[in-house]
Amino acid sequence: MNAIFLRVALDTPLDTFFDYRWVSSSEETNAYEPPRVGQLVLVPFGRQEIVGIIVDIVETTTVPADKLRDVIAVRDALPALNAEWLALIKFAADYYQRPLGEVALPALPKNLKVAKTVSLDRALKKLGKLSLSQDATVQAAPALNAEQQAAVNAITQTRKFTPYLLFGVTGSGKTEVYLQSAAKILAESATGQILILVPEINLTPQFEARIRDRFPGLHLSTLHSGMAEGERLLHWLAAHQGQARIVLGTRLAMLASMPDLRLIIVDEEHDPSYKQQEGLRYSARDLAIWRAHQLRIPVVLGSATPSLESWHGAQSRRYRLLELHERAVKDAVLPVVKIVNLEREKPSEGLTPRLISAIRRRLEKGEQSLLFLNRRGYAPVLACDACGWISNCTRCTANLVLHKGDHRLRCHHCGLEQRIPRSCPTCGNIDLQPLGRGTQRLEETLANIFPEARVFRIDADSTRLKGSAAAAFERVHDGEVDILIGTQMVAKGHDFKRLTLVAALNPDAALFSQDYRASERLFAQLMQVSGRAGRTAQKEGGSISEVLVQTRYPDHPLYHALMAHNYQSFATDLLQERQQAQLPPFMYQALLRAEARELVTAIEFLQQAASCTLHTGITINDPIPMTMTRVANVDRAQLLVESVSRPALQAFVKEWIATLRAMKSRVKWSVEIDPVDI
DNA sequence: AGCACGCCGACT
DNA sequence: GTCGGCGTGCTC
Repeated sequence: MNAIFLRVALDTPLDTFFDYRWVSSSEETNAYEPPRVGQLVLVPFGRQEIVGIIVDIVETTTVPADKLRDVIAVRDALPALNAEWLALIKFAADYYQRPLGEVALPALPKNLKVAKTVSLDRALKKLGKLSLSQDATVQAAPALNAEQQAAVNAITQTRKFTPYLLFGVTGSGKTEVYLQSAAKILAESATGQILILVPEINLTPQFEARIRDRFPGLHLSTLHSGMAEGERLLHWLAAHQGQARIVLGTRLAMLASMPDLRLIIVDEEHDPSYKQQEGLRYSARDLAIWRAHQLRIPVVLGSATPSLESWHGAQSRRYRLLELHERAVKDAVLPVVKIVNLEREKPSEGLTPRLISAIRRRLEKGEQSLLFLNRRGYAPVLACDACGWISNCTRCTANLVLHKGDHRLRCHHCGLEQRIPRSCPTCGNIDLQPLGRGTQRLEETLANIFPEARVFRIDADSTRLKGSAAAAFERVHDGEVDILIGTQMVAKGHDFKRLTLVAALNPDAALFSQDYRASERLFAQLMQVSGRAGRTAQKEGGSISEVLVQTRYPDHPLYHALMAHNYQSFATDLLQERQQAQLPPFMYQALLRAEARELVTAIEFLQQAASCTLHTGITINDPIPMTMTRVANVDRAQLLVESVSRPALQAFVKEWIATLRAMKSRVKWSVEIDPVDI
């Protein structure tokens, strides 16, 4: 009988591993294979039984014998997670300053982390027959233009770590570059795998269809948060066992186990949804770069409006820039962007006469219009003219949004709901006014102006039910819609064939936002929503695609760059500003957040945190309340620390976290590395 | 984080 | 009299 100890990472905030005793069967030595690093184990933990991952196997332990407990079961039917995957997890844990177990275990499907193995057994059985050797034949790949071909050549000729920034407007054929690069790499080895990341669940079905058409003989796994657990396990397992040759997913797919990964593609790399905004706040795009580096493989970041981080990377030659200038569709032209001056052309219900007549022209020709308004609900607030009362949330620093359809006032931050009051709660005035405009109100307005038109709205409210978003987009594609109203949901990916007019109703707010990233995001968003139109040239006698931007600031440089379709000059200017202001990507940041019942408690904690250390090369700013101070009756404040040196910041934060832990404050706090929402 | 133990308020 | 509020202590 020989006992060994398994060092196990568990999903707990305790930054330590836990040792367990493992006893091999003494009689039949062959009966059990000894456990290996990377295998999952079921262990007792306090009064619970939980699944952890073996990170080391040791012969001695310093844990006192009376505390040591036995492993319950090793999940030996599941192939161990390999060293590369563990290294990726370790990197992410170190970089984002979290315990390894808190990174590793949430990256695994839930069904692997339960006491019973029924779903694992079922999934293993189901995948058992699926062969690794698959038919990598490509179906009907279109010819590439010279720039696309050059990009494919560059990407597929590298046999080492090379980050590429694939920069090309919508319609320039980035997807074709991805697919043909993938085809080449898949053809070269019988087991190679490709990982493709897209920003949103909504985009997976159409991408998926395209991949399946192109590679009918290859197994494709998709991974995103909208999947049922059983299905998720199946897809994850196919990737983990190397059976899935292509994995398509949202940011969480970045942490999938793929034993023979050869190429990583991050589509629309600038998209904010690559940054997780809760729990482990990782950037899937940044992890893609690290993973590619570790595996010595190429990684492609694609965008028409790259993030300033990536653009800077290309400018400084850390990334190789691949440009696609032409639109890949023959004779396709870029839409004409026009600025509508709201000071001169007075809008009624948010619509200028010029916009209304532009919509009317589309209706007459049987073409589609898209109105972009990034604000759901009927009106952002309900107000009383008589006494000045406005509908605010009792639990948040926010207004209750008027939702007319179900007669409710709703807080978009904490979910608080109430009936629309018949009269003002403070003065009794019955004439309450909705202030401002949301997509519902716009829908109502348009239905009034164009009673004959089929007006359709796509936003988080209209697509709440599972699968209804896909159905909604289907209706638009099928031409069952004349005027489409949408929030940012409609800006991404979808290519509407009969769409020749895109209008941004009121994008100005982002121009003067406190958040220095707001204008970068606005530009990308407007570029992207513009890209929904004009993908085919002058659609058989139709109008030239037109983009109308209603604004109070017609001379703003952002709109000028948009009119000129000139991302580069815009990015160059912004980068210069960032450099002068010493902001990212020229500065590295970490954010300490604190929340408490009372704001002062949070601020005091942060002040204490700020004063407990002093470091050269690190700037510790003053604690400030968050822009939205109160959410769900919790007050939040934050403290920004900065450094021009990433390693210096990393070292500082590591030490700082240890100090903060030792403070044993009852304030809830967390540290975020590379925050994007400040 | 869970989960339990542990001592003080309004209620089937 | 109990159900339950969340304080604090522990998890190999």
